[in-house]
Amino acid sequence: MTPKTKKQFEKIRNKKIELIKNTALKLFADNGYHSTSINQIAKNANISKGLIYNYFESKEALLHDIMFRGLKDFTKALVVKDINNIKKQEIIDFIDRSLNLLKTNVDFYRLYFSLVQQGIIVSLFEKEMLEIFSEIFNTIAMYYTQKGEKKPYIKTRFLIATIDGIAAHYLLDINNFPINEIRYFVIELI
Amino acid sequence: MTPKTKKQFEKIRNKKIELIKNTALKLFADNGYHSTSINQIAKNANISKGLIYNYFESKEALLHDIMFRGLKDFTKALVVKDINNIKKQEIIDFIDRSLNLLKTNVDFYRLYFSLVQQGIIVSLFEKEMLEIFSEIFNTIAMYYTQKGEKKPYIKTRFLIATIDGIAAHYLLDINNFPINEIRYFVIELI
Amino acid sequence: MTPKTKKQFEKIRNKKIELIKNTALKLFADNGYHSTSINQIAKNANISKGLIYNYFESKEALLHDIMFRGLKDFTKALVVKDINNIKKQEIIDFIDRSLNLLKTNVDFYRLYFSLVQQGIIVSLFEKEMLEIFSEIFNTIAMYYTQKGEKKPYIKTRFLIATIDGIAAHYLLDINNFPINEIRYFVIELI
Amino acid sequence: MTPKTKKQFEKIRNKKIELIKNTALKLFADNGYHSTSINQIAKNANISKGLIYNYFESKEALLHDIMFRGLKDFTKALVVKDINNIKKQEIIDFIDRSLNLLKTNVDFYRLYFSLVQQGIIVSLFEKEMLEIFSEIFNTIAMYYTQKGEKKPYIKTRFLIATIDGIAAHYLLDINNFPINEIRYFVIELI
DNA sequence: CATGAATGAGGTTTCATTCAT
DNA sequence: TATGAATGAAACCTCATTCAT
Repeated sequence: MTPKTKKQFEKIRNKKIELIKNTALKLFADNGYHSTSINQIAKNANISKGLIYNYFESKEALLHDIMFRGLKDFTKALVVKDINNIKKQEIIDFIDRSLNLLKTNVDFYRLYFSLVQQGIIVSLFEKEMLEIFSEIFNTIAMYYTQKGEKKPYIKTRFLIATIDGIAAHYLLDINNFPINEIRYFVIELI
Repeated sequence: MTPKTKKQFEKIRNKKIELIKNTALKLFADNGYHSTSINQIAKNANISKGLIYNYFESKEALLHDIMFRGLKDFTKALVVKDINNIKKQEIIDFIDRSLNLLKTNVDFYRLYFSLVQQGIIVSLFEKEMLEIFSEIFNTIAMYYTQKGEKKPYIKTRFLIATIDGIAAHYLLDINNFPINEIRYFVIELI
Repeated sequence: MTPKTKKQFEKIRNKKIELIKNTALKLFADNGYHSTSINQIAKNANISKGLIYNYFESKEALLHDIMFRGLKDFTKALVVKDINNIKKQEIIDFIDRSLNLLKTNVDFYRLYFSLVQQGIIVSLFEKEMLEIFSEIFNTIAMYYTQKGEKKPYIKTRFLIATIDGIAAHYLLDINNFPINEIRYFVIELI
Repeated sequence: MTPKTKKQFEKIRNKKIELIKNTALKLFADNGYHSTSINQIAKNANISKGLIYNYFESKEALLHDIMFRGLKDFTKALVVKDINNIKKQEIIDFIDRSLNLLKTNVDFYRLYFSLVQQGIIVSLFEKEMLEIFSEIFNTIAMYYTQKGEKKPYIKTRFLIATIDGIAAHYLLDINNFPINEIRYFVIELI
């Protein structure tokens, strides 16, 4: 006879929010954001259409929340102890953490790349994206500078583009792409 | 009052087909395939919706034709005289032709990359894509083999992924991306 | 730890009912009946959606109760001591009480007028409306008859329409409408 | 084999636009704007939902067009030859034209009054409404001034409120409301 | 060859109402 | 008494496609 406690409600809420996000992520990644309907998400999650709108203001807000969670993880990939003395191993660790995130969040990164190419990511996360990537970019460029690289900024752009290319190809052919062996070629660039 | 000859008719046809394809390509690249309506294409091309359906069976068929044209160009990028003795310069030429195509067909490649990530390209061109890319892939792998590279297939995958990464980043930041300087880093991989 | 008495329970009930009605009235008046959701009412009243349904069968029932309360007040506006000898002052008092109700129940009358024009009032209160207004109408017509007015029924319709028009205009421009000065013009009609 | 001419298309367009507007006006007036769905309009007009959106950007745009047409008619109701010497007959003519418009455009004015009370009209036609009514208001006030009325602005407000009240009551009871006889009471106010 | 009116399935979103606790 | 998660019908709107001319 007593009403549900706040904690009980919160538990239900969080569970459902996760369910919706995960279901949507899978479908967005598989079929594309625009080709996935709210109806499909609801059916795959075994809930009603309306419930999705209890937890997310709109389809775009749902996408936003999904992407935000994934991007937050990525910000922790590059860790540098002394900015004035960046170690090679720290950059290698960044690469390895990135590849690890990639391997363990395949759906997220498939969605990510498809959104980037459509310009959707930028429109959703203009500020956040700039912050995350400019920090990573600047740190790597600084590393190359410290190492005596002649064109550190260009080399940095090259490195990041290369990593992205590898990630994209991995996602297109997960079972066959020799990502672990290709890693060595990337390490050589550092 | 003389009736138009068959040739004249065909000329008109081809002109309109080109107009439609070019207009659609621009819009698809700018706004995404799903977010571009037939109506928008018609309005931008200053023709009627119906006319598009005179020349193309469906929106997807239009996309198919646009992509096919672009892909055909790409098949000519890699030219090898003697398959048993591939010259370094021939691979360099391939890179340069690819980058050139990229720079002169920005809209096409923007569309291409956005479709690839959504799995649309594969569903449209399963066979063609395989043919084109397996030929390029095999030729480069053969080059690396001839050069004595230990893991020619993996190195090939690495090279192609790198080029794709560079292309993708170039398209995201055309005005600032230092593609000509980055080219040197790619050449070094050959 | 003593259980609440019945009276206490009823007090809580009535308090909540008033809270819901008042909140709903404000929102209905401000944004329209159809544009106000149960959710909004709940949030504005700091209660849950479910509670509203504890006290009111439906959104329409809630509207009904709100309107009924307001209409009941209005029935007491016209008081006549001797139906065979209606005093001018009694009609003036009716006007003044009406204007007073209007000024002190702005939200109610705004809602009332918006519902009347949409035919909603009639469908909710067919019988009640007829009773209330036919009594007022007949009394005023009788006053005009006693006064020797040639067309008492038409004059009555004219008077009531005029009052309604003034009320409506007052509600549309509460701060500027010179209702006290316009009152004199109305009194002249009696 | 020849395509339809522009004129033919325009004829079809205009016919359908009228059909849609008239159907919508009837339904909006009968059931209220919010309670009338695009679906209902389509069914009543024997056309598809989609067609409505060929001609009107949104439901609100449809409403806007309907109201605009009706308001335009009203602007011609008050005609004054010499602003410095307004004739009583000119004001009477205004009243008569207004009542005439009312009688011949019952649906429009029913909709109009219901929208006014919900504040919708103002949000759609802020500027237009102000122009139309301030001109009428000022002209009548000027007439009363010329006539030596002590409080011309208040009297004007009274007159207009009265007319509106009469219009509203007429619309609520078209068959019985003695509008022609009540007209005389209005004329007396001039 | 060319037009744009017309359709209708399906998309996103809203919301009154129910119900387990 | 009180909560808010959950539902699903129905709202507005989009758009690929068809078709009469």
